[in-house]
Amino acid sequence: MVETLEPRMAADLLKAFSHPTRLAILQELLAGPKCVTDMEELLDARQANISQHLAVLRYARLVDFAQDGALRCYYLCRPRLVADMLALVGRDDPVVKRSAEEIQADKERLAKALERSSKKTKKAARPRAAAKR
Amino acid sequence: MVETLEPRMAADLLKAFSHPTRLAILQELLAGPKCVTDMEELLDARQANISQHLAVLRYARLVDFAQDGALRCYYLCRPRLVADMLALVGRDDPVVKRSAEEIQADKERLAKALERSSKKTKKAARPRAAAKR
DNA sequence: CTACGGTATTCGATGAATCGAATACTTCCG
DNA sequence: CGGAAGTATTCGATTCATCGAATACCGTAG
Repeated sequence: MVETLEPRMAADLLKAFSHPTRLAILQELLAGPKCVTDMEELLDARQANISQHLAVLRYARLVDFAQDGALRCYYLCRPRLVADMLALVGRDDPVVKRSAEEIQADKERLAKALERSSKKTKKAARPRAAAKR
Repeated sequence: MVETLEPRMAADLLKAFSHPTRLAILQELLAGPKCVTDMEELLDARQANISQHLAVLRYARLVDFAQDGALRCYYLCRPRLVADMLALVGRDDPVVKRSAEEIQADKERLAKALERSSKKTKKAARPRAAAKR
């Protein structure tokens, strides 16, 4: 089962991704390491702002840097994660539209499965949402 | 090339995911359609709040509902996207740590590749960040 | 029609995110 | 040492997100 998702941490990670400038930064870094001034030209944003976003990404452990003399070369420290995330949000999945009947069938399937797997688990079952029409 | 990412839209999509309660809702819906009161028990949140989060998810085209009498059965309208996203934020990728030398080598590789592919593209090349030590 | 269960929306308060401006810090060079 | 280039941090203002409370809405049962 996939029960192990910790919503707090996962949401924090996602928040780090959830900004246009940060996405653009990650996309640039996917091509290779860059320093802040490089990005300043590629994206149009002020240096301070980029540094701020990099701080967020660093805190989320998405990027890290290596000091190279006076400048800092940033790179992705979880490149697979970033690549997969960018691919995921870039692709467009078909949107499914389901009828009330399909949903109903689904709910019943689910209800049955739950009841089957509940050998005295937790509280009593709560009967709800019976089929109508 | 993966040049086609629209950061604004992608960030909006990610923002819809970026909340613990919404992640929990999506996780629940992955198991099957549910109505608001079902969720009210599963997550601990007030009804109004869940409705608010559902509105966000609806706006992001992540969920939709089918009216079933007095109640609304919510379901994922892009189940693959949601499943992949939850899997992605759930898994933990190894964090890579790179030395200054590796980064430097990478930058040079990239610089060379860029220069090779730029047949008079854009502005003049700007020499930057030469190797030191 | 009225009442009620289930759900949505509006409102106001509080806290978080974002940005530019200013400034501090660090490393190299002369 | 002093200055410059590159980058980070702090600050204050503004916008955005989130939540509970209250209330509106809607479909069904009486």
